[in-house]
Amino acid sequence: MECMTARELAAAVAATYHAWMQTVEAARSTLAEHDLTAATFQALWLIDPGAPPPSMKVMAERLYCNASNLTFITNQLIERGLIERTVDPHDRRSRVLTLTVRGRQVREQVTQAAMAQSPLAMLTSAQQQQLTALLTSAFGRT
Amino acid sequence: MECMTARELAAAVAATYHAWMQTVEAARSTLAEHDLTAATFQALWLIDPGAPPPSMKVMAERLYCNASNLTFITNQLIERGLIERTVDPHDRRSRVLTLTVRGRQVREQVTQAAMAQSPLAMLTSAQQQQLTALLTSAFGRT
DNA sequence: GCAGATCCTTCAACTCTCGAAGCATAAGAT
DNA sequence: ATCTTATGCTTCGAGAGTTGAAGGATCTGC
Repeated sequence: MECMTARELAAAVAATYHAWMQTVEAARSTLAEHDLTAATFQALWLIDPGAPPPSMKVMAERLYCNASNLTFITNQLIERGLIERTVDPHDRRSRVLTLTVRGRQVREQVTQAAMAQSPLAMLTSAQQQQLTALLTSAFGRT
Repeated sequence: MECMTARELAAAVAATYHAWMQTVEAARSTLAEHDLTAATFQALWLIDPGAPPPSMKVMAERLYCNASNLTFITNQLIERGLIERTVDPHDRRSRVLTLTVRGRQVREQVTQAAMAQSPLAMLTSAQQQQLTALLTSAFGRT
């Protein structure tokens, strides 16, 4: 019993690992074309152009990294002209990240390509929904 | 239509990303206790003690990294006394990685703990199986 | 045997990540 | 108001991880 449960969990974790790694792997050439690394792309990806611009703190949580690391990645994206960092008027300690026009374009292009190349694109729409439902039922975030 | 499909794929990829990252995040303190980093742990994890010892090449594929990177990680695990690198008698170019006794113990302990702390452990056994089935239907590897 | 392929290692450069220290601002206590 | 504490971010220095190019050893097919 215990043993069976553990085995199924192990398989699920392994499958999740491979799915994510293959998604990253498949995106590699596309990222390189746009002068993005995995780290900078993930940050770009996690800024939703249709939502209020996230603070550094929020972005660090989304990227599962610490504040100083995010400062580093943010600087890269700013140097490439893809995002801007502005002071949040509601809390002047906080910096808010907004996509530039070019940032929006690049983000759109690269995420589209990356998604299409992911192994998860092989699933039907219904399967994708099922997958999302399963995974989100396991944790808190979006 | 196109748009809906894309949105569902995006949600599935995002969910997979968060599931994996939270699994890694949750394991952090356990890894630190055993003097393992994420990289060394993943290598340890991906050596199945019940299977013939994998070559460097196979391990590099499992870890989605290149050969020289794997040499680096392998050296770390050897220094810690967790694995051994021996010449494959069938092909003397090839090196094969075997767990030491202590390596087997540490691997068992740490993977158990890491699995248990993963958000995927919240799912029922049936859900875990369903998840594994969905993901493995999307790609080639185990 | 020879030519080319394969497996691994070394090396140097680079990217990424972290923790400690510090600055500026905000929020709460007195 | 002022003082204290907490929060958000940055800087810095160190270390971990990753890469590609070059090279050595071994295998494979001709």
